[in-house]
Amino acid sequence: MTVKPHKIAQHYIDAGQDIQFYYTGTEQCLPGHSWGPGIKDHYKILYIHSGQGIYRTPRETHRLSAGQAFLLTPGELSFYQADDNDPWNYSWVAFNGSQAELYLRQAGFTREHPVISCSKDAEIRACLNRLFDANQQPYSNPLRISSALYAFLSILLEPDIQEPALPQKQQIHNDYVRQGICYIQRHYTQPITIENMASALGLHRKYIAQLFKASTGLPPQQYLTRYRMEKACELLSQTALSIKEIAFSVGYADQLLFSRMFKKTTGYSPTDYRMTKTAGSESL
DNA sequence: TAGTTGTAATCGAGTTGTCC
DNA sequence: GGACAACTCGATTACAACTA
Repeated sequence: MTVKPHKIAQHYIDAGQDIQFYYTGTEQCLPGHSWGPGIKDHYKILYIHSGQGIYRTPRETHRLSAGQAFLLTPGELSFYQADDNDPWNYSWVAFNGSQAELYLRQAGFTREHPVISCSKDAEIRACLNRLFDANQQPYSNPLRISSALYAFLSILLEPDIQEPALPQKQQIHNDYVRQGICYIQRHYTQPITIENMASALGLHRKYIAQLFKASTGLPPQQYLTRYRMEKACELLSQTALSIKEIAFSVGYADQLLFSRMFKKTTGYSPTDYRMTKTAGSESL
């Protein structure tokens, strides 16, 4: 299937930089529109503004929606496809360079976890527009393009501004803990383990558990569970998604397990919580 | 009535946290 | 870093409520 992209800007910048810009673009896909299976010789990040679709790597298939970004890694077979009923609208940036892998890892992207969540849609749109515009100039300014590309990556590197409302809001002193929190915020929709997180940070799980407890008052696993339940509360009160869909959306493959953990954390079953919230909003 | 959705209980395996 | 208790997770089964 061929779809004419809404806009694509392409300009190869090679100034011996640690990051080299290749191209960028944005597209409202038609239902079922797909790419691949195929490989690329550079990195490509696709950020979903709206809609849904799937992204398949040799290891697994990811069901994705708005607010998520996925990474195509050089040399790795990839396939992605827009949903038949709710096709996605996404933007992409392709690049390469000696430091690309380092920056991507800091943002939470690895081959094992090529998907992250990022709720800064407006910032990303603005940033990609600047990148596109800079590249459209008759005399492209490499520094301006690089600046926009770095800005884009920096947005992904930062944790979401929305701090989780955890019981003990202690100031986070440790960079490792901050990176760990960032990792959780990026990957809570996936079946991650503390072992995964520790290895992504290059630390032993016991050490990161100690740092977490000291800084947040909670061990990493509990922090992850609390964060997932907060997101589930948002989805229950703000959307009409089924319990099963919400369970899947916050990283639980099993809705039964999700219901159990939700009740343990909040004291309510998911259905009761939604009813309570709905009744509360109606009475306002 | 059959199918769907959600909750609850149980069990075994794997993971995590803590102590030493 | 090992050992071990506690916890989490996934699978299974049963049941209730609701709907077409």
